[in-house]
Amino acid sequence: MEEEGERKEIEEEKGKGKEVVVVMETPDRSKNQINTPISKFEESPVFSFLNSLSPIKPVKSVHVTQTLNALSFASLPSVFTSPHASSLKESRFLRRHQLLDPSKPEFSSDGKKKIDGNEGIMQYAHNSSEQQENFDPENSLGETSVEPSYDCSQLAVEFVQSINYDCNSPISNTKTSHADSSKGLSELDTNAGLLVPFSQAVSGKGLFANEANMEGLCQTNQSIDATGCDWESLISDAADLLNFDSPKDVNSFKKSLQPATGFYANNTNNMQTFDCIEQQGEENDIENPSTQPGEGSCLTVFAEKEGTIASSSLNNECMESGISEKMDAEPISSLYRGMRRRCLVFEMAGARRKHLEESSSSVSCFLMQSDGNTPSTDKQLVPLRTGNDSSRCILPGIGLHLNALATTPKDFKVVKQDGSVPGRLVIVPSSTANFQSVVTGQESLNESLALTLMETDMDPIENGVPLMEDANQVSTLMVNEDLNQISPKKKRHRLEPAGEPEGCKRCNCKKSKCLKLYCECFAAGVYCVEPCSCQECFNKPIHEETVLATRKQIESRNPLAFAPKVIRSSDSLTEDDSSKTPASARHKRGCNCKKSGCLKRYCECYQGSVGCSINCRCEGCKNGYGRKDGSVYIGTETELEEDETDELVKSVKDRKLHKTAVQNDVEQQNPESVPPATPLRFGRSSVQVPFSLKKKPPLSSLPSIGSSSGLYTIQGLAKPNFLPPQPTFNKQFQTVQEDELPEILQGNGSPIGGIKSLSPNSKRISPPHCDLGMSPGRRSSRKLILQSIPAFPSLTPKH
DNA sequence: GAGTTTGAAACT
DNA sequence: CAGTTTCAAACTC
Repeated sequence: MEEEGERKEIEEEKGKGKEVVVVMETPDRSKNQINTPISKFEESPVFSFLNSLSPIKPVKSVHVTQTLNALSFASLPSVFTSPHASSLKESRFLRRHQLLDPSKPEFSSDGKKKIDGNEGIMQYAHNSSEQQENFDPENSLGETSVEPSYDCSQLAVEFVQSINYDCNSPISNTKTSHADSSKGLSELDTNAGLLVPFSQAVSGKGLFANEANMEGLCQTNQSIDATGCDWESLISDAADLLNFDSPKDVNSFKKSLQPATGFYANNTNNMQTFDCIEQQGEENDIENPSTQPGEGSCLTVFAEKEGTIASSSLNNECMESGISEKMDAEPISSLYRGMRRRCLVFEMAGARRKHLEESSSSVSCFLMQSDGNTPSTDKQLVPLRTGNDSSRCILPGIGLHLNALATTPKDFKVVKQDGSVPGRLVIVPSSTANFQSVVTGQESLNESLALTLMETDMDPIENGVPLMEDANQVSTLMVNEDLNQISPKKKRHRLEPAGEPEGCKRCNCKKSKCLKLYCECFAAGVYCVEPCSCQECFNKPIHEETVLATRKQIESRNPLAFAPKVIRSSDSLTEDDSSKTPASARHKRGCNCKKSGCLKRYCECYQGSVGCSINCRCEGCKNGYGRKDGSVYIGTETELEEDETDELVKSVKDRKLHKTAVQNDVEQQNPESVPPATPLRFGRSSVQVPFSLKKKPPLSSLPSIGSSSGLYTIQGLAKPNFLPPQPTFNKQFQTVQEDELPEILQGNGSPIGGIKSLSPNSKRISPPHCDLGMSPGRRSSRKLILQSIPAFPSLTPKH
């Protein structure tokens, strides 16, 4: 079906001529994706010329199915089932499959799958533009061990050949020679804009190391110009989509990355990578013990580019070859793209899925980022920690909070769903069980997703498929995406929380063997990597069983142990609230600070860039993100005035509450929030205004916990230093988090949550919230989602 | 980089 | 559930 649709579009485009512009707005994302690249391509003179020569042929549809089978992609998780999402996914898969299609001799070298140049390019380009690139810091830098990229050359050659062959494809058709093709591609990229700039930015050299195999092409063919690099970029984009199943891939990655070692290039947009736990990884690890610990681990990281989700459906193998090749040539780019992350896979024992799942999982893994707001500006190179971190650190921006991050992704994965299997891995952090249960709600979710997609124009994948890393993220997505608005680009940046990318976690455990929650890596659900300074570490793929067993044990004690600590709420104030905080979040359990005043990272709330809530038992709370009492702490100065501020805040909150009365229901309700409202403005002006205006969450972005941080978006956030707290009121915020599921259970039922909602339970969303809460900027799409989503009360009030 | 502080996690 | 201990991150110097 999709293919047909694509064909039609393509044909139409042809008929229209070069100018066919893909309509971003089109509800159907898949089409857009496909079309877009094409259209861009068409615009190029070369294309036009070619076009005149021969009609463009639509991509082959037939192969797809077979390929799929061959590839054994797992059916998309129900989660993704949403029409849009599914469509996209499928389309992508298909395409990839085609590329992979074993039938083609050209590609098969080593039995590896190869990508069809044409399609691959198209997709990649497209993807690249839309999607964020995945970055696997881990793989990239982390390990020294490198596998020879022997394949690279071959791949490159093959790839080139393939390209030639593919000339039939619309794009390729036009071009006869590699060089030509490369140019065309380059043009496309350029058109796409995203990729090229990015790539360039990344490598001053102009190399774009996209993950893709393409790299080899460039190298291989001297004839290829720098533009060729673009090619690569395109490919790389595709690569991003791909998941690496095998550890080898990872290794290759690393190698390639190593050169780059100093930094990751961020996608132009802030890429945030999420670590997703992939079953695949596990498999790989298992299968290939040789793989080094950590690397092999299953995680696939998806870096999202600006909001777009990259699907990683491709087979790892392909990626490997491509990557390895690229790596050599272009380390950096590769980083972005398909990076894998080592995430611990907390699978249930036994249940491992293979490619199918992987593919699916990969998809699911995507997060959506929402930052629409975030300035995408950047194509920045992000300095990564050199090498080592890479493996983990995916995104520079994300917060630390491990749990959050790590967990989040997991959560989402869960969604992936296969839900059927209880054991699935799922990354779902602790609450996996919950999530699973939730899965059932997928349909609803899907729908919701679809809606959102429609509205937002988001990539289906992003929206639906990918899951949010954390609830937080999810929530964020929801919220933020709105923000994104329909921007054609859709790129989203993630912010890096100030400090570290979420992905990157390093520990320094000495006695815990990295098997306790003390260990950030373990807590985050990732394996320890080179950057870690831990001693006697058992948190490595080699000790997978031990890790899983320990994890289970811990979860048995506390099901939420691995759940994100910070729950994001979409809180929002009422509409006008635009001013208010964008998204707020709360720490699941609350902190217990006594001396730090919740002004240092000792405080989990602060660390998570969230305000303290009722759940907190802290003393002398001065949390800049929001004090326990609900007031915002404005700075030391304000401390004196706390009372006043608090009052103001409260009043504001109240206001919000009124507006969002509904939300309240959902929310756990904090007594505080309840109080009658006072004029928002009042409060705002006085206090938080800054935030509100900005709408950004205070810091959420930060490192904190993961997901949230990423979500938050805001690049700017960076730091925790405070930030003005948002006006948000804890209570008011509604959060949707998975983590809290248990707590959340209250939740309403609506499953909608869409992705996020992995489980209906998990997410808390207050309906009103969504609606009202969204800052004006955000808007509709998200709102819809939110509405659909069951509201959860924000954290359960603790007393 | 070593030492101290801090608060979560783990244990009792 | 409360109190204590252990632990490692965060912080300071």
